[in-house]
Amino acid sequence: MKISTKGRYALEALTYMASLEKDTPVNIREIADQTGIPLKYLEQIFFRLRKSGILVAKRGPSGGFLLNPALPQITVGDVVRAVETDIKPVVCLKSREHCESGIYDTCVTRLLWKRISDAVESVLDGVTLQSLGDAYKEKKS
Amino acid sequence: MKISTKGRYALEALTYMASLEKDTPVNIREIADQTGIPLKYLEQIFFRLRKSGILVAKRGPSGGFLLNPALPQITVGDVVRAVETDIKPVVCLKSREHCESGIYDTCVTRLLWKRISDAVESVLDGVTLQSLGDAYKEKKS
DNA sequence: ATAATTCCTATTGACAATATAGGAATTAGG
DNA sequence: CCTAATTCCTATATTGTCAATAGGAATTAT
Ligand code: FES
Ligand code: FES
Repeated sequence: MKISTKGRYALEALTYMASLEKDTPVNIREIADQTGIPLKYLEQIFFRLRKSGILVAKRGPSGGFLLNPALPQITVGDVVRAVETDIKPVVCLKSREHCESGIYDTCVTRLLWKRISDAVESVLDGVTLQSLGDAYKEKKS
Repeated sequence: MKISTKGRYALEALTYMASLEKDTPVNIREIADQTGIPLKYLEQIFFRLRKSGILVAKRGPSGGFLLNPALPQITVGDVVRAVETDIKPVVCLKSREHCESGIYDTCVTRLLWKRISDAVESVLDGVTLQSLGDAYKEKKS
């Protein structure tokens, strides 16, 4: 079981942003520098985050990214689902069609993976970016 | 997040074995045939399972593998830990030394990964092989 | 002896994750 | 306008891990 760097990077970057509590756009280069995430890779990640509505972008000089103010409570689950390609630990959980082994109906392990998946998502959905940002600010001070 | 085939295969194979409730060795080729798992790959997996004490092997003609009778309650967690290289979703959870980014002490996301990891292991440790085997037998009949 | 089995390691192959690259589109400010 | 700063978007290269194959050694029942 691995959490991909996409998910980790996204969360670290957004945590940093949340800790700033700014209402003006934050330059992505600053974020990359502060977090050590490769700039061009972070661009791709932010691209997805914007498409999914978590971030709002402003282009041009003094532009940057902003946590979408219309979403007062962004959860870690929102973020991870936006950037991770598959959040489900086994493909069979996506749908019956995704099961490659043709034993879907008699499969006894799928239920187990489902329980694991639910447990993970329940943690993810229970933590907000704001709380992470606050904790970050606290530690820095 | 992905569960590797090692973990899945191990569980499917052992579930099949548990459903047989035999006290004589089961031929690994039979298991490979019944489950569709590549034989030589399954050998590697069983090798690990034996080294970790979950399986007992008997070599030579009419040999095979047997669920270790000295372990009355094998859990799914035991199995997955035996075959999976890293069960922790991020390396930082293994130990402070494993964190590559030198921000261990101020890292606020690690706690989140820890909660996820705990949630997963709690599910894994709560399901026994026996229960899976019983369910399998039930479905087959 | 022989054949059937597990034992163990090495190597290859396939694929996804990671990262880099390059230019297009947009916009603030002079 | 013009320029520079920024995000936007896609394509490509690189890397690394997982999955699978291979081959022979050790063991043992008959
Ligand atoms: S193998 Fe697909 S549902 Fe179990
Ligand atoms: S990055 Fe290693 S502890 Fe958070």
